[in-house]
Amino acid sequence: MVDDTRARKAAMYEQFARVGKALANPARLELLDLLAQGERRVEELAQAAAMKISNTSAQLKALAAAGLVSSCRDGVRVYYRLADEQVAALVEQVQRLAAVRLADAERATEAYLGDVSALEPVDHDELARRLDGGEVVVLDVRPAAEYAAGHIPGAVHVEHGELTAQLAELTARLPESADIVAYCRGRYCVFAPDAVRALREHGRPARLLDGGIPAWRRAGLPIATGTRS
Amino acid sequence: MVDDTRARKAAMYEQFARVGKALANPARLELLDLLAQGERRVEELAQAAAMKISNTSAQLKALAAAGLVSSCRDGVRVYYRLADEQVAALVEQVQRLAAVRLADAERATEAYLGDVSALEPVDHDELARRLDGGEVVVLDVRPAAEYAAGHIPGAVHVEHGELTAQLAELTARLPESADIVAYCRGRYCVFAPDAVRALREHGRPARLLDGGIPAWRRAGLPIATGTRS
DNA sequence: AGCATATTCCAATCATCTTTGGAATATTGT
DNA sequence: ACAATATTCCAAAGATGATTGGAATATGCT
Repeated sequence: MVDDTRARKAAMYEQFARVGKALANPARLELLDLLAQGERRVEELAQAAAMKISNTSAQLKALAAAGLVSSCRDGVRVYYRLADEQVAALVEQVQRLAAVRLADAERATEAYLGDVSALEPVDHDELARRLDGGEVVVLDVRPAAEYAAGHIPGAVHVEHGELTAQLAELTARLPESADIVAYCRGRYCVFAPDAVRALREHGRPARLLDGGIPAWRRAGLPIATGTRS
Repeated sequence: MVDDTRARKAAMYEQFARVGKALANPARLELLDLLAQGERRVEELAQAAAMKISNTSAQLKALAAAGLVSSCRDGVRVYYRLADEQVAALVEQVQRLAAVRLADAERATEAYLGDVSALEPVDHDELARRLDGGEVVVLDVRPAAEYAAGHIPGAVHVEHGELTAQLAELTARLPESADIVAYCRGRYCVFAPDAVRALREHGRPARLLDGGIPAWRRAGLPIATGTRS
């Protein structure tokens, strides 16, 4: 009887640990970050995360077994997506806790992203308010597919990789008086920090959207889809 | 240069995964649940989780290395505690996601806790409101040490294990008109569900506090400490 | 100093996870 | 039916993690 309860308790925690195990691997965390931008095919994910396809498939299978992602087939292609928007929140909490509690993690994020606080992160609420005013241009520097899957309404899209090439054209296109706020995949993505620095070097005042699109989305702010800005 | 960025990204995700790895084991999740009640010694934790002491120590060490718990020595004893209240929230999110997304997990919680919805869970806000009115008695059925470390002000304390023995005395002591709301360690603890069922069988209307003390605490509601109710 | 107690360390075993290249499978279009 | 393509499956190897009993360490008490 007592053993029975204990066995049931153990079985329950065993189940909980299935989700924990899914989060216990850097490659899987990166895949989850990518999927937070929208659904993607195995091959795309493999390329974006610089992983072998067979490994990507195996990790996605593990994530699916833990209930964190789901997939659907479209012909020969298989699209994966987060099973639930809570998953993105969970991953972000893991990341944030690591960054706050582990000195090495904080160092690693700083080494990858640089000093983000110097880029004067703008709160999503503040940006939403200023967007109505019209004195701000929002810049989305993620890959095209991610922009299409969901972006801030009115955001100008330039891919991170092409920013340098298009800097002159872009800054000419944007009204000189407008401040620029750039965003990307989220708090631990380099694209927007890079972009803000590039714009500033080019003499344009620019700031970072704090938390990227996930924070915006989670706050229930509007999202536009499709390739037209 | 590109390799450099990639290496830094990998290093960052490696760091994030340290937290994930800490959550990847049922024993550690159980320890975190216990520590969410307040600080505890290694031996106590080992007993409460039915683990060997050496293993408990090893798992606590792993949790500390992931920044999830901290310890402080008091003479020969070492007390462990959660490093941060966010840790409890993270663990609960893992559990909830498992319970929602994994059929086996849902089954396992049901097997351990029984049908909780039949116990008419009371929202913490609702309880707080009704507490002011005074027409409700709150019952804490956790171990004495956990009650002492923090309980709902005015809660009557009876240990889970002694509930059956003290049922008659207890129900006699409580005003007959008052509803009873029982709580324990949280959403995945059996103590309060057991207690509610026992009280109902004894003819007393009783309900469950939804989310137990962690939800109460996280809502910023008042907490009392010490052994006096 | 010597003893008792709580915790940690250690070594060893067993189990599980990661990653890879290549084969197998499923689907579409010809 | 066949070829082309995207994905999954598989086997194997190396790496990492879990758990244990017992030894070692640290602290307090007499």
